[in-house]
Amino acid sequence: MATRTVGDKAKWRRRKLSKIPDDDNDCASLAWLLNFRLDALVNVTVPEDEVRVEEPLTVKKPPYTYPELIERALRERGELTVSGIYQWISDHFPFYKANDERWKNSVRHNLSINPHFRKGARASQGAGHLWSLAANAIDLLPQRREQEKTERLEAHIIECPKVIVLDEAAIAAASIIPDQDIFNGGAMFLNPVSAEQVVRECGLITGL
DNA sequence: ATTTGTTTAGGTTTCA
DNA sequence: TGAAACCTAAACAAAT
Repeated sequence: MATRTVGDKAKWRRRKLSKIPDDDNDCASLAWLLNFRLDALVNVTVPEDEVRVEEPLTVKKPPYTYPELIERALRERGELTVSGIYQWISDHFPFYKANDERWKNSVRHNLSINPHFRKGARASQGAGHLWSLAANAIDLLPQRREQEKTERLEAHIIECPKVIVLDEAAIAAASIIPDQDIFNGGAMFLNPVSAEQVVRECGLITGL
């Protein structure tokens, strides 16, 4: 298969390491708070020409690999031609547009190289064969469901500290500006959740 | 000419 | 850090 030189790997690693985290987007850091002025956020009107026009919503790529997509199609339909698989995927996932040849190439590539899929008889019309799941194929989807369950669990654990960080930010900001009633000032930036609410939503009392 | 199927090559991400 | 999995692109041949 693909060969990769030591130089290539070093090049890739350098590029990967060069991605220094953006402090502005680092929720775990409170460094920004040192320069934070809450009063600057209150009663501020944004000029018309500075109002950002939202980008149209883009269809996100489904969290499935190509083998998983193909398996879903074949499990649902039993046997499909290549064009039938294309059709099923683009019907179920708008991300994969019918007029885009790139992902179709990847689908064909996966059908060819993955022993999970079996090439059957010739299609009754048109070129190509009927594809189905191999008799001894492992069901990829339960693996995916298990993985998603784990990811949800981890996401839940990871998301909670963000809520706490926001609350800590509110406390920290209040300590910086003691005369400012931040919870009644109308500022939407801070999230005035109670400690009980945070604990409840994080499942720290009731469990997961 | 177009679609299908195979193969090769290399980039990218994830995980142990 | 390396290996493996995954993704993407492309070349090419066979079938229709």
